Amino acid sequence: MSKFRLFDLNPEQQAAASHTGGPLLILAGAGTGKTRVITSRIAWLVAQGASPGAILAVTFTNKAAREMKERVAGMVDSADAKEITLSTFHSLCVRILRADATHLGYKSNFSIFDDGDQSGLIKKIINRVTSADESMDPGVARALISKAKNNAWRPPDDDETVIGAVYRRYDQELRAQNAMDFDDLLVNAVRLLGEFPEVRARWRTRFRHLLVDEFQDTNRLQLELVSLLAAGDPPDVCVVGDDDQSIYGWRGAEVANILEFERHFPNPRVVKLEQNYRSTDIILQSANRVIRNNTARRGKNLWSPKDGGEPVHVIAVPTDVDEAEFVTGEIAAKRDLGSLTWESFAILYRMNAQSRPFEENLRRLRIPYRLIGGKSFYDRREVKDVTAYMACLLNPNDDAALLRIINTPPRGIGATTVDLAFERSIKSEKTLFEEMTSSDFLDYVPTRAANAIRAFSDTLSAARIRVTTPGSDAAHILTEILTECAYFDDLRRSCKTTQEGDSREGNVRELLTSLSEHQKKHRDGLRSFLDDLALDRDREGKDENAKGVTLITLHAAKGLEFPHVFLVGAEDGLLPHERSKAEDTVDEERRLFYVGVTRAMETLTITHCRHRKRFGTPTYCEPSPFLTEMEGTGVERRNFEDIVNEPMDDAQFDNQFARMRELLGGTD
DNA sequence: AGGTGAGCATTTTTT
DNA sequence: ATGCTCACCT
Repeated sequence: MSKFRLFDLNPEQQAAASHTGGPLLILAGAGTGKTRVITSRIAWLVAQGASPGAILAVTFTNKAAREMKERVAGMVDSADAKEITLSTFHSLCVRILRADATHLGYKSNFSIFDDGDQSGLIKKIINRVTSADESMDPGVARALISKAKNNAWRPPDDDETVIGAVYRRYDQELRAQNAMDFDDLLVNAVRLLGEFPEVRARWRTRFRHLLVDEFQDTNRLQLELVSLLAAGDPPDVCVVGDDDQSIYGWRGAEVANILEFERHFPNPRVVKLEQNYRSTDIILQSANRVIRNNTARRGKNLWSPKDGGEPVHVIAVPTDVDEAEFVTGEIAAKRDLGSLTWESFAILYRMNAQSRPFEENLRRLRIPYRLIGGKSFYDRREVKDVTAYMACLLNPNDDAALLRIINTPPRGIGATTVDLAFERSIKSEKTLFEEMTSSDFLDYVPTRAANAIRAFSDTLSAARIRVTTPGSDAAHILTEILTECAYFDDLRRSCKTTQEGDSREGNVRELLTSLSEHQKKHRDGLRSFLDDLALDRDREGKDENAKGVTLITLHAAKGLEFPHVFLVGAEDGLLPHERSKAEDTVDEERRLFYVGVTRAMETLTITHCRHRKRFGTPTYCEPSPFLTEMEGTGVERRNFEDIVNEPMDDAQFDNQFARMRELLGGTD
């Protein structure tokens, strides 16, 4: 029945997959078959007679969860596979909270605030709280509030400090609106399990076998959540991670969680996976030489049986313009010479802003590319609008959603009325919806506004009743509302071109179609659709399907691999970033560099510019200190000028010629 | 109510 | 250089 075989794994992987008797820490270096080990362990547990329903595997991204689900499905009985819980931290928390958030004073239909909702609310509060002479950067406030939540600091009871006042109001506001931000999902799930023994007992009984992926990226709350769920003595907790790939410290990830694993889960079995199945040994040894300069680490030495291969090339180029030209030229030449696909190349950089010159050159050479990162489908105005309509239907007290659609499209409830309602809602400690629909308010505002509000609230209420009726077709109801209020007409009117209008309307239709699809599969369809929308935004599909050379930041490249990697902008000040030098987090930058190097399977080319345009003006750049650290066997440093002046060999010449003819021929 | 221009900052972004 | 926000204007 079980379609996996333990002996397909190497000895360390086997030991990790089949360990019993307490906590297990798997230190899985880049490309050492980490996912394989987790999925094998799951299959092994099932084969040993563990109840599949008692297995919980937690990942950070939905993508990882989906991939793992797929692989597990190929290894165990399909009935068993369905029972296994494989989810992200945040989805797990939502699941826990939807069941019992009432204990914490939330209604179980609470809304989830995304980054946009969160910033919006914080900005509003700052405007309220601060007077003309003081000011506060919303970004800073957000970071501080997040930090506070991650450290379990409750909001203060007074307005002693500005940030305290903002945090206090923010917390009050969210509660009043029956909403949680991403941090709250963790905070509240932890509180629920921590403060309510019967809830804790229920989940502990449910999950006996815990697996956590990317453990180096967990923050304090996530560790706490795992600890609260871990039952048994000793608990069956298996965490997998790589301290050398911890690159999200700035987002609250605690490397200490993995470095001091023993403190949280005593006497663990520790297994190191060091055999790499991805890269040539030359690349791995170069990576090893760099990362060993970090002090706080478990210590690992990756090796590969793949001998030989090309040396790592480090190229000094005069400017960022030359860099882009060189790299794209190399890609074109390499592809032709080795008849490779464009997909086998990736350009890795520290900042999104660096992608521009590469894009321009790729376009010029007619090379297809996919740019990872950038604005998401779900951040489009029209998608957010319609999502807000959905959110309002389920939770009218979601002020952020209501604010967004209250006068979109214009329905006679103007800014003056809304501002007034908002002010009064704060004083009356009501939600915006409650305030606006109170007879007090309706009597106070001009008749026209009052009528408009009544009409809108009637529409919403009627729709809400229909939507919450079991078996209703939410997508259909939404379409009716949008048509009734002429949303699409308004949307098109606001677009400069018909094309843009088509595209935006298409986006909304797409959203409604996927809601309709979703509802066929899930009970409580609208609610879970919105949850997925808030928590699972990475299934763009658009970028994934695109073909071509990959342009991606070092952060986003973690977990990926490419046959041919170009790591660009390896300059002091960029990598390590100037800011990280000031903040004394160069170790994390070194890990970032290490992550970049270990993405490469066959060839790695690193470039650095002597001059780069920074903020519009050319600046002198030193090569990254990591390049000096990397120096050794198999690393060749060269100058752009020497390569350019080098005579072409015949094959190169032919290729160049063929390529030029292709371009001149005007291939569409 | 939407458009325009000055002013400003400018790393990374799994959820 | 460039993109974004906010304030002020049409």
